Amino acid sequence: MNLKKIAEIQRKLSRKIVEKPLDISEVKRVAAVDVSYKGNQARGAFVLCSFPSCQVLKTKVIETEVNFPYIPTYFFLRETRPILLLIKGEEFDVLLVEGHGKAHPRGYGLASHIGLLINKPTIGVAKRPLHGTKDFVRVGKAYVSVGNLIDLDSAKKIVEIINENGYPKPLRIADKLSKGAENGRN
DNA sequence: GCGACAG
DNA sequence: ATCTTGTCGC
Repeated sequence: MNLKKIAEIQRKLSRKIVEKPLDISEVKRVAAVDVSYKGNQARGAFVLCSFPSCQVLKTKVIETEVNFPYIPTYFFLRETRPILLLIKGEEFDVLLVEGHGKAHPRGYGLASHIGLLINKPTIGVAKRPLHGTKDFVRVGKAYVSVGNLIDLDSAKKIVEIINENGYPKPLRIADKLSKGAENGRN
């Protein structure tokens, strides 16, 4: 599988993304996922929070192997599987994904892909922007973009509400857990 | 002299 | 992301 074909697939799938306002008042549970690595060993963390109160309702950690390397703008090839395994059977109204959504050279980042696969609202949240991208909004230190079934304004509002010290609280906790912490406070 | 763009 | 040294930038 060469990257040229993958790029074309991304452009094609990006047209299937549904960008529309999300009624915030209907959002009760927000989930977040993050994955860290030790070579090809991936450790993923899932965090479920109430909304808008943002209290942790559940956390989960899984481990699995990844087969694809990290390549900028093709990140979804590496992290899609760990995330799907992580959210399998879980319930939530919106999912925050560590990585970009529409803020991507071909308008199709990891958050877009996950959102399309699970057909649920997703928001891309990253620490740094991809070169030349503009479809994001800054909330604290985070670069927020549309994943699927949401628009940028709705995504911005949600992230602002669960923001904590410049980054979404659920994602911060997921990040710690994926890196081996016994709980979200370490 | 080494310095790429999500993670 | 992870590792790791120096601390800063073309």
